[in-house]
Amino acid sequence: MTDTPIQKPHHHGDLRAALIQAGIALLTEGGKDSLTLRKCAARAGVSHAAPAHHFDGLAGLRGAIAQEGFRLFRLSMLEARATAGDNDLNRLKGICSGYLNFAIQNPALFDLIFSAAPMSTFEEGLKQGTSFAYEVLREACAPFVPVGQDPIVIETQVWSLIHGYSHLYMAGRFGPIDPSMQARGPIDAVMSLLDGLATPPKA
Amino acid sequence: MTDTPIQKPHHHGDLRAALIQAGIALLTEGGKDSLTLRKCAARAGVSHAAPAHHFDGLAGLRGAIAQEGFRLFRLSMLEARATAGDNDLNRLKGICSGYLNFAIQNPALFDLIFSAAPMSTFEEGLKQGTSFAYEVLREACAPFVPVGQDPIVIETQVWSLIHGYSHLYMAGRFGPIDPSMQARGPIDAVMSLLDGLATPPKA
DNA sequence: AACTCAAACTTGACACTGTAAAGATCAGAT
DNA sequence: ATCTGATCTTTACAGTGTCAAGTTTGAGTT
Repeated sequence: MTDTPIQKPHHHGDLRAALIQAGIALLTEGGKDSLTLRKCAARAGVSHAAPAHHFDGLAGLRGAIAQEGFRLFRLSMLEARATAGDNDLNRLKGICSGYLNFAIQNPALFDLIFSAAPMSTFEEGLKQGTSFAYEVLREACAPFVPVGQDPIVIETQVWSLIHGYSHLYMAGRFGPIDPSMQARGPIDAVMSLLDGLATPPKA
Repeated sequence: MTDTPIQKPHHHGDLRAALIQAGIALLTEGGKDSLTLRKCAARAGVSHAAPAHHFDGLAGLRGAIAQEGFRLFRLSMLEARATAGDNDLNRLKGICSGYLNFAIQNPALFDLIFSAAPMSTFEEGLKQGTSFAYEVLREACAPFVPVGQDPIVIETQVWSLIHGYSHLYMAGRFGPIDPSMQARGPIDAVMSLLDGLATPPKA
């Protein structure tokens, strides 16, 4: 085999990263129940007990996957913002579009990052990743904060709205209520919701 | 043993109901990972393979628990509405309060009923239970539908808002962002959000 | 250059899980 | 009284997480 420029610490190369990638692939392919320590190990070409040396059990692996998931989640929002218009409302819509897109395209991963243990039990890296992702949404909300009001009000409104819509849409809960909601397209639907919510700043 | 007025079909009495209750108890006590076919069977005092005659595997039990969960969910909303004021806005607030209360008091069950397979794969009973619960929220939204507008718009706004808030709050995601959000009390916080959302009917 | 030794990984085992097959039990109908 | 089918048990098997040992590897030390 030709030498690889990347250093290979000991045996595998970078087993920790490989296991995280294997886990995300398993989630994408087979849903949340397909995420298994032994299957991740098999994909990475190591024995079933190898992951124990890199993560604190299955919960630890899920935490590490959640951290990477938040990174991808943030990227999804940033990408959508980049292709949106250059005014404040379009930027906010872009962020929310990226939020929803991520949920639709990665349902199991979306479920994982928002169903992990309460933040209080998170390790520091995961806490940072979460706040880092939320910061993107936070920024986009800033122009719509009425003067003298705590930004947390609008932020919580928008976050709850787009999160609830994404979660319910992902679970297919809007379908049986009103099939036309699905037909008209999820992006357009949530955008019309934002139109009513994100009113101009000066009251 | 003294005879019980309730008829006991064959051996157990009503194993199906007992297994569902055992499952809900397990969820409440130990979280989602504690829900196990074998543990449910043990609680009901039957062998580990007995549940297979009443549910289609673990997925079937989860579906049945979800159906019962939606019934309790609906009751939570109705109870909260009953103790609310008698005007339209207070009724809507009451419903949402019941929504959030249920999520806070039964996090694992809340997670289950909204994370089950997409509705399209639900059995008919579960579909009905879901729509039946949503109908409560739907009714409370009716007074706030602007004339000439499709009710689905307001319904989706309110549903997404209260669901997203409940889901994020339940997962403890508001804590690290702004601890004061927790301190001031979740009910008050979500109510102030509704004040801004539920504007009077006639535009 | 040989040694040391700790990290990375493997092997084997155990308890627990879901699921299937086959047998036992029992209530009610014939 | 017997039959029948639903209910439940027993047994077995593959897959899972986790622990306790042993083995390999490679980097640093002397």
